Amino acid sequence: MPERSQQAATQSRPPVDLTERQRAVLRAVVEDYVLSAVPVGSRALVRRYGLTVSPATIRSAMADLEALGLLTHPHTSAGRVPSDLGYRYYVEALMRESELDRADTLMIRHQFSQVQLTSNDWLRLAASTLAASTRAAAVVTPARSRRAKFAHLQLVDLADRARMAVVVLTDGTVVERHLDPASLTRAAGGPASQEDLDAAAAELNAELTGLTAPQARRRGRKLTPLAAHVAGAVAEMLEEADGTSIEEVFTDGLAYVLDQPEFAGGTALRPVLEVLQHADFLEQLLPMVTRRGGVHVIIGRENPNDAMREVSLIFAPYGTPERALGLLGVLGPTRMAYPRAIPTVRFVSSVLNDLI
Amino acid sequence: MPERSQQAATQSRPPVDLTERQRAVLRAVVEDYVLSAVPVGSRALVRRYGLTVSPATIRSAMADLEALGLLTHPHTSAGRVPSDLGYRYYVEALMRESELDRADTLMIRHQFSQVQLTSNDWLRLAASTLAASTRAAAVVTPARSRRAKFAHLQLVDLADRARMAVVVLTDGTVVERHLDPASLTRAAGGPASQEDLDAAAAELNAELTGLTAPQARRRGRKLTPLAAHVAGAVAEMLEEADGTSIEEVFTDGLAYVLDQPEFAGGTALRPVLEVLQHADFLEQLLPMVTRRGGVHVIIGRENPNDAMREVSLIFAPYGTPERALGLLGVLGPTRMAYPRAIPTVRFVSSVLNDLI
DNA sequence: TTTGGCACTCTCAGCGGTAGAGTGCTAGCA
DNA sequence: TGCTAGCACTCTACCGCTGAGAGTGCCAAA
Repeated sequence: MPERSQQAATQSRPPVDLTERQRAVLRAVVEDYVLSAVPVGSRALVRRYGLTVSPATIRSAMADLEALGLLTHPHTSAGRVPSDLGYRYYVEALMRESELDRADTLMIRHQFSQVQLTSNDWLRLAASTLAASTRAAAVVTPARSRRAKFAHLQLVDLADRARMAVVVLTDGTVVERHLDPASLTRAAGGPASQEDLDAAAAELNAELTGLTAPQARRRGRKLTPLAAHVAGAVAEMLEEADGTSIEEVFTDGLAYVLDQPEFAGGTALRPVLEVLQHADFLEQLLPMVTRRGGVHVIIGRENPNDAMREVSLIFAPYGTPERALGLLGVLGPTRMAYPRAIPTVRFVSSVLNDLI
Repeated sequence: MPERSQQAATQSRPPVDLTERQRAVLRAVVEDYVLSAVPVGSRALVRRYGLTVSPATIRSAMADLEALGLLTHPHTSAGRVPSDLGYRYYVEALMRESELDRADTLMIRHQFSQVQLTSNDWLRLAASTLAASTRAAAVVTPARSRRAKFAHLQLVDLADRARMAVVVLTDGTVVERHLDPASLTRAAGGPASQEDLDAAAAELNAELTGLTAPQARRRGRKLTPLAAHVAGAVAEMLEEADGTSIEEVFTDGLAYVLDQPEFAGGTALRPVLEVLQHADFLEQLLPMVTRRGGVHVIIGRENPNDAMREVSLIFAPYGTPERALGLLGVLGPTRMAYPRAIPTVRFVSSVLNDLI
């Protein structure tokens, strides 16, 4: 079970106290609009939700909610639509998080436990699980150690005398890099034999275990020339690994957001693709999410990036600052099924935490 | 320079001999339509291409081309649009491949040579280069050995007594997998010490070098119990590696196809996403492309997958059957700038070949 | 405080008319 | 025989209009 202790992010606490009726109306408007994508009118509301008051009463409540900035009007004679603030209030005060089905959680756990997967496969699986379960686009960034630490080095010779360094970090991440034969020869003072390399690798494995990039760089200087040269490469690899930059992102479920009427026009989709392909944007989220764990919700214009004004993001970190840290979440129109998406993100993140 | 010897794929050779005028008209129609996305009429054609005959003459040529199935009519009084067959004829017989700028090729080569990258970075770079240069969506699948061969094994112990196997293949691919502690203990007849594991790894490195999955499996049986157990895992990893299944695909430039008017509606985009996200479809292409190298062009309905009837694919293999093999290419509307896309795909594939 | 009633507003779909682009055909010309 | 000019015809895209429908806001009464 996901722990429920952590409440969703409070970005700007809604400044208002609502009457019981107003709360009920807001909730009904949000839930109806999330389902139908059609502005909801007073008559429809009483009909669909079996309310015991007349449409006129609802209208007056709606007018109040609009004055408070929680609802809007596409045009004078259309139904009401929740504003970003309305969604925010809903998420924080009104929403009953739908418990994930026991069947769902079991299924998800099962998928993850089934096979011996590499960590990348886990992330891919996490993305597809999130997407399928929330019917929105899912994003999972790879886990990046905040401080990559050396665990093991292996020097491999490939077919045509190319040499490759494979470094494993303490968190299980594997990074590889080709070594430049010329500078290797130079460092060894002549063509490096396999024995030389084995010796260098053994030396480094003995010396560098548990060290971070700068430590490895310093320690490397005291070693034999060949080992020192390789230590430099290793340090670079560690630096790259804990650089905050996220190059690769696993995504899934793009087709779901494509189906949403708000993105039918096509042009509104651009920002979504930007986020999902290149992940500069997710990088900006990383510090925020690292500071406080738990599930974060960013609704529409709350996002500083104006291109994202019609999308909501629900995301959470996974891993811990000591081990490795990544981001996972879903992205969809502001008109999103928050009561389902939030617990799902929380649950998948907890599953991933257990695995790592 | 890319070698020009290999001609683009001949799927169904156009069955017709055209007059010089018909060829000129077809070429003009294709090139105009590719630029403008607007059905092209006879008057516009003479005007824009400075032809020395009257629109009526062009009309008659167009009517002939339409009878041959090379052009179509959206409706009675609209201009002409190339049919799939028209594009095919154009690609095979009419197109003058635009030489890539010397500046372009230099720039691309430079990007690739600049840094010591891991192979995944190369593929990502290939995708972004292709996309930027062709202004279409690019797809690059990872290189998969047709017959993965063992090069090196390393058993790493992570922080909390988890053990991980890292295997390098002869082509430089790295695959990793967590080992189940329980069955490891069972195989070792007791808790496996680091020395035991080192010994097993050394044994396997000596015994398995150059072997394929089934060979490794057989050889493994003759080894000490612990080594035999790990050899089983290694064989599985090799099998996975040469399984034809492609899980991961690098893509870029989705936004370009999104901008194309033919995909503005949104719904036509679904198949594109399918291809770019999950790559079952690319798998089907792999055998075809393996049989004959070179650049392949699949135009619209030539594609057996009906969902792709408005999409053209231009792709090529990279690597060699002996080493590792992947697919790279671009995807866009049938109305695509073939004269630019084809040489670009060819060039990037050759660059990647050199690197691998 | 709630409700019913009523006037008002705005969108959406359908309709007709028009301008413009383009075709097909035919008769004449080199 | 091949090319061209002219002409009638066709179809779309666009514009403005209209009526139906949905919904609101407000007011007076319960």
